[in-house]
Amino acid sequence: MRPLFHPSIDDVTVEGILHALSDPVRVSIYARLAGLNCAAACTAFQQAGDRVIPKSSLSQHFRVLREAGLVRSERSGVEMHNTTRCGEIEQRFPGLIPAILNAHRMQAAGTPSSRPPRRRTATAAVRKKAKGR
Amino acid sequence: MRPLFHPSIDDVTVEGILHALSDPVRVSIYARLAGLNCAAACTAFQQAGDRVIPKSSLSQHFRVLREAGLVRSERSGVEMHNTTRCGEIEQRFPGLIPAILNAHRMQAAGTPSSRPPRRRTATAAVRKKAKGR
DNA sequence: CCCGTAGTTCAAGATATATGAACTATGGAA
DNA sequence: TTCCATAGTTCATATATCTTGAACTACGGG
Repeated sequence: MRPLFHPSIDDVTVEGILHALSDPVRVSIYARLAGLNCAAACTAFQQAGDRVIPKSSLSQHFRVLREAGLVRSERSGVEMHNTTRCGEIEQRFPGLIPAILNAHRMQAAGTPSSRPPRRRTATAAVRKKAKGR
Repeated sequence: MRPLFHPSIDDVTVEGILHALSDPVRVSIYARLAGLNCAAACTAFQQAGDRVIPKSSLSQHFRVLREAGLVRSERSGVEMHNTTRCGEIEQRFPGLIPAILNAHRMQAAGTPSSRPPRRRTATAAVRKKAKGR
């Protein structure tokens, strides 16, 4: 098993962060992790809302978060200790993470459970409709 | 030609915004557009740094920005008037766009021209190397 | 009516993502 | 030590998204 790769904070890019957090599963994992003040195992995030994330997918999501520089994962016995790298990132890109998490909270607050959790925008649906033209 | 689709501000999602701005070409287009206080045609962005963006790609990038709710595009004669929807988005997700643009500026400032404009992170390169193991 | 400019749409190849199945690593029990 | 359970990773492949040349649409002028 390859040792886990963590980029140096200087190699962390805005694009990488935005890409990592542009996935609803990942941003919710990250938000939960940031809310904690301690490490958490991957298994703690197998349940996202109502959906169950397969563990291979979870593993990939953590890899993306890790390689974007957002989280640090260290093995501790049989499980993994995941922690955010908030401090480092706050220093490199002040205000970025708080703004994203805040926006995420606002969006979650404005979605009581009515609209289904769309990925990204209504675009996909629009295009699907448009096909029958 | 289909009329251009612009989502209502209420349908704009954080994920959509982050996804749209997680591409180096798009974020630089958006940053330039936000810096202007007037509309600009797509052609104004054919040159990104040193690279020339094919017009079909440019068109797709604008579509992504548009459908994420970041820009508004209106035909004006033979060309397109593109403007940001900063105001609306600021109201829906206060501080999000400024934080991203600020982070983008900081990153650009810290990259005199030394490191090549990597997409996202060093991940791709890492994986490429790892293949020959 | 024809041409040039600006942009969109289409199609196909390249890339990335999701996930079941197989594998690795660790710790505890027999 | 060997076996087992738990927690993750890696691999393979199906699916989806992205990129871009070529063809097309829309508008304005001559």
